[in-house]
Order: sequence, then structure tokens, then C-alpha cells
Amino acid sequence: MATKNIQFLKEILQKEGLRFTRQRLAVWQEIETSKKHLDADDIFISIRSKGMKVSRATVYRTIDVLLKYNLLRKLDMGDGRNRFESKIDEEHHDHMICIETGDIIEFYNSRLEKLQEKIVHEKGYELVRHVHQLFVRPIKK
Amino acid sequence: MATKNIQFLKEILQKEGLRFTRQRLAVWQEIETSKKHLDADDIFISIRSKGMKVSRATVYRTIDVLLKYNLLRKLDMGDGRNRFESKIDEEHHDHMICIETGDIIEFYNSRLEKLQEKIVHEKGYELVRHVHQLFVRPIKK
DNA sequence: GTTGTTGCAAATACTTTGCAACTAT
DNA sequence: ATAGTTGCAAAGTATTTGCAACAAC
Repeated sequence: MATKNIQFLKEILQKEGLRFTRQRLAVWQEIETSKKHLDADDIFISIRSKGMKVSRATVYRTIDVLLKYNLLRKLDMGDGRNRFESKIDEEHHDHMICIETGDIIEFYNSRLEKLQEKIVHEKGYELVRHVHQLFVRPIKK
Repeated sequence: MATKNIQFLKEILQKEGLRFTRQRLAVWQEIETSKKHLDADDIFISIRSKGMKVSRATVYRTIDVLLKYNLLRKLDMGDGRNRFESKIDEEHHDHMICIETGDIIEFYNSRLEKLQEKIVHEKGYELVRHVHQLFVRPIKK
């Protein structure tokens, strides 16, 4: 699986005329293999901690590339820093964010997805990506 | 209507034990009366250009207050800057953002709204606010 | 070999903070 | 009079950029 996604990255970069570098791979793998939502600095520190050399500049530049080619999803959890997650090898999902506990609950609803497509088509567009976040609070008993 | 919304702001501030100041009013009115989606610096510059004294610090602090009490909606259009719009005196709507032209199309769909509520309730939460943005591209003929 | 990519350090952009002066209540 | 709010300038974060060295092709 890891191998498959390395291949995936490689193909996309080649198709776009971009080079497949160790740094791009490292950034991609950090996000791919993380169970949590990382921000740019988390990624930078994690790569460094594994003994590999990378710069913050490259992390940011790589994130831009991955975002552009839709390998990543950018998340704004409302705490001021952008976090990222892989869009590959997982079901698509959106997020509920609990404003009291900070918990993040992933959800998926097919009716919702279809409805979005419909709304977009009616206006003469096609859907490229979307951001859908529900900020919630536990129901008090 | 302007008067009504000034009153509205006043009441919220009083209810929360906060003071009704000229600066808070100015920031609120900028956002209320603007047809566009402004960022913090737009607001700062616009107030200054009207001859009123305000600081960036106060603009940021006021935005925090207005966000906290749900008078504003924060928008991340993917261009790196946070923009704001009033949530008062208008139908709720979400946004479609054209990634080719930068156009912003507002939309509202009641089935979508109800579906969101349902999803949240099923997980034991109540919906406080949400962010829903569809990044789209014109359909080519 | 050629050209895109990287690391670095500096620059830029955005936002927050401490504190004394000010002002709404 | 009191306590919250403001403006300022400085500090803090986040992100971007120019450029020479480097590495992928």
C-alpha cells in the first residue's frame, strides 16, 4: 500500500512535468501515514526527527503542489493553523468539530454528496473539491 | 434597518457585559453594509478612509467578539486571507467558488440544511455553525 | 548538461500582546 | 470612580521569496 501510493505520487508528478524528489516523497508520506491532522510545522519537525534533511520552505512548497493536484485536503479547524490530510486511499469524509472538547468526528453521507453535485450542476459548474465542516456542541441532557 | 442592526449589536454587547464603543460599531457597520467579503485590513482601511480613528488591533479584537457571538461568518476562499461577512439580516447561504475565475456564487438549499442537522443530531450534538464551500469549475462545452 | 528543486536566511504578511491613556457605564 | 477598551509599537506566527548550490532527468 505504501508502495502503491509512492507510485501514485510519482505518476502525478511526472504527468505534470515535476520532479520526484526525496523531499516531496517525505512530505507526502508524513501526511499519508499520519493518523492525525498535521500542520506544516508538524510535518517539518517529523521529517527532521527521522534524520532527513528538509527545509520549511520545501514543506510549504510541497504542500502547495499536493494541494494543487488534489492529493491533500486543507482543514481550518478555527484555531488559526491550517492542517492537512490525505485524500488518497480513504473514503472521502467531512468533519464535525466539537467547539467544547475540540473532538473531530469524521462523517460521510451519500445523500449530501449527491446533493452537492446537483447544486453545482444546476449553476453550470462541475465540482472540483469542497470544504464542509460542522461546528457542534454536545446536546445537554 | 441600519438602526435596527445597531440596536442588535448594542443588545448583544450589553447582554455579554461588553461595552458599546464607536470602534465596535464601526467595524460592525463596515461588514454589515459591505456588498463584498472583506478581510481585516479592508475593514481597517475603510474605517480610516472615512476619517475615523481605529487601530488594526481593535479591528482584530472586534472581529473576535463578533465571531464569538455569531454575528459574523469567517470565510477561507483558499487565497490565504480570512474574509468576513455578516450573518444578520440576510438569508443564510453557503458559497461556490470558481477556481478559474474567482467568482463567488452564493447558494442556499433547504434539503442540505436539514440533512446537516440530521447528521449532527444522530451523533448526539447540536449544530452551532458550519462552513460549506464548493470549489468549482465551469463546465466546458 | 540542462533545468527544476532545495536550503538558507531574509523578507513579508498576518495576528496577538503589554501597557499607559482613554472612555463607557 | 471604576473597570473595560483603545492605540501604539513591539513581539509572535505563519508563509513566501531570491539566489546559489544541488540533484533529477
